[in-house]
Amino acid sequence: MEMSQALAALGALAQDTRLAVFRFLVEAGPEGVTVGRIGEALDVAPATLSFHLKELSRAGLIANRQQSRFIWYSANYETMNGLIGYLTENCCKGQPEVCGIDCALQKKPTASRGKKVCA
Amino acid sequence: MEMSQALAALGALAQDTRLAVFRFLVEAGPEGVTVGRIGEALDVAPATLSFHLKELSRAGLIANRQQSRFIWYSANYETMNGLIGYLTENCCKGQPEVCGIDCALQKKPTASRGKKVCA
DNA sequence: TCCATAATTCTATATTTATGGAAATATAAA
DNA sequence: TTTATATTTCCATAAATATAGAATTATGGA
Repeated sequence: MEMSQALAALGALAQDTRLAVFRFLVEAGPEGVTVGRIGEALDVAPATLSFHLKELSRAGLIANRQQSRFIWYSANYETMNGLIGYLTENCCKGQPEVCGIDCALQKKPTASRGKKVCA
Repeated sequence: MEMSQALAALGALAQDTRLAVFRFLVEAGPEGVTVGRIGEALDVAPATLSFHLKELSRAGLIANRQQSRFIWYSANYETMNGLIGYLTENCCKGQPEVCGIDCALQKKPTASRGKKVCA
């Protein structure tokens, strides 16, 4: 992941409504949830929710598909994993003896950087 | 991790200078780096760097210790892992068959929530 | 076609955040 | 004690972001 995308993702998640929406979608699974149901579940006004969904989309953290009158939003797990990899990249210089066993998995230039948490 | 702390951490990381500082410290390891060396390495003015270090500290993402005239800042790996766990919590309802094998490790109420990436 | 519903865009206002020069504080060496 | 270095705080300005009412677009049912 590039810094600009990581920044966009972090900025998108650094807001209470958006963080709640993202976690709600992460938990909901690949099928996703309609805008109406999200707003209902989290008690957010339509215009406000739309604004935040747009922000999460722009950051690549969520995706959507239209089905009839409804728009289903779902989490983009690939971006989530990319962000985690970006944050932990080269952790402790990849010296597991320094900071813990899992660090060995965090070295930089592997095929897909960082640890994969969820496909 | 509580939402308020996750929000603070995400907000702290959602800024280019701070993200660069944090990653620099993650890579530097537990010993840390002095303010002067950070500013030099990343080319940030003292007042600006101080402002950002304060922000990262407030979020619990970094810690510091004073040694003589120097202040050494280091990454707080526990907060980093806590944040990752918070983001991936209950991923896909913990159904690995839905989104990938590692999801099984992301169920909610374990002793220390989420996956530990680096101690 | 007409109407109801789903969702987004527009707009104005309020709030938060970033920047860096100048001044202040703190530690240590001369 | 004087001086130099390390870091922070203060301050004003500039820029980005959040909120929600009202208007708009789009889809499907009557």
